[in-house]
Amino acid sequence: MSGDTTAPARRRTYHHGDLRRALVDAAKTIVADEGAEAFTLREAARRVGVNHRAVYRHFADKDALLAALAEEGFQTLVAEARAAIARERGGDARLLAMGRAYVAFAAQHPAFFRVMFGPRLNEDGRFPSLEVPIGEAFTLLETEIAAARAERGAAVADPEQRRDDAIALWAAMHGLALLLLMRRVRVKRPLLPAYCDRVLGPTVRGLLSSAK
Amino acid sequence: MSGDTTAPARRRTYHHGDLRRALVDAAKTIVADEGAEAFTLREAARRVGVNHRAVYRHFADKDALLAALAEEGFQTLVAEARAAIARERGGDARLLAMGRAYVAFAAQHPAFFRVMFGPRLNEDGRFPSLEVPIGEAFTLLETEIAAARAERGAAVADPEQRRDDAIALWAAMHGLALLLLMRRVRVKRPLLPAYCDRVLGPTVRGLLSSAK
DNA sequence: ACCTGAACACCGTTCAAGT
DNA sequence: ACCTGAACACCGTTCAAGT
Repeated sequence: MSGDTTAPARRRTYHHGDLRRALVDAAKTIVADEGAEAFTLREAARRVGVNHRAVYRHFADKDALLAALAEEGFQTLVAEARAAIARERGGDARLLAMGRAYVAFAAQHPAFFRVMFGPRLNEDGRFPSLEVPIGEAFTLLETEIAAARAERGAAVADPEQRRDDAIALWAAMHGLALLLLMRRVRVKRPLLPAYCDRVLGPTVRGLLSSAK
Repeated sequence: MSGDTTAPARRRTYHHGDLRRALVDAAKTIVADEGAEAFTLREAARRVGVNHRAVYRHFADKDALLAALAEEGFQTLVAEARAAIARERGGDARLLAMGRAYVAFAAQHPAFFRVMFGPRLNEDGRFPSLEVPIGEAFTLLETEIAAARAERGAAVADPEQRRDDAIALWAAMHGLALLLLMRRVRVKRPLLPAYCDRVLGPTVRGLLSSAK
């Protein structure tokens, strides 16, 4: 209803003006409300009031729509991790804050998180745009770990060491997130940040103590 | 062909004598050969040469068949972890061996591993038998970590600390396994054990150093 | 007790049109 | 350029039989 007078009957073209956007949003809603399995192309099309075949004008197939979803998810995840880090001073505090943000995202959007990591979405290198936010996240990890180690007066790590360290922390965060989603661990929401610190603490300590 | 003379025409009852077993095996083969998505009830039935409806005589639904699969997977995983541990002396060496075994299992049976952990298989507590091998694995983790810490003269940890420690190591192993399956990390097969040690090293060190 | 057959309500995807 | 409609080959699951 905004701009009703300035651009009156502009929307009459055919349907949405941005069906692509509408489909991604619908897919997000379905996943959030009904779970990852409930998402189908036909249901997404139904929700935006369009023939299911119209989807193919904007996405090559079902996986392409899922990839678009995942891409936005990774962007959000990185943004939240950055924000969490920015609130902290001190290397280890920043690393733990990143872990809390990662796990909190998974806990708040469990089905969405599963879509992002669940299907073998980009194993074959389709959807290269997915790599952008993931690469950013990885660089963020590397940088923060290196900074935390430098803070402790450690020697500068070589690139391979930096990669391995980033993988170590990513693995710990990711594994913890999944164990929580699988309910292998149950933690009440308000206790979650403290729990993350307890569980990720050893890994962070190990990463920084190897700095001797 | 064993026992051909002692029990000649015994198998003529109707079909398999053990259709359940045959279905689980067929499902395993499908998953291993064609991937987790390729598995369908109808395809499994087809492979054992039976009407797809016959499956329902042995499994309540598709998830029940998947659960049977997963259960055997967890049993194998625990057995391999135990065997790997048994070959090592020294607490940290045993923890790292467990990590290598866990990751090696995932690398050798990627699709199987995804079935075991992928669908929200036992979130709701259906299939309680699944909890048996998983519980064993968790106890193994707890025990080995506690032993490694005791070896270093650490005080005995309280139950909550033991649980948190086990989760920390499980998360690290599981996360690493998944990052490898997603090809977020690429490691050539012969280098995998050494890579596991490098990546899980910080977590193991962190767990044991907190023992002060 | 164990298996079959036809049927139902769903999929993703293709082909050939409609505006 | 963008969307529709009918059709195809698949699902999991239910109902009602067959041996």
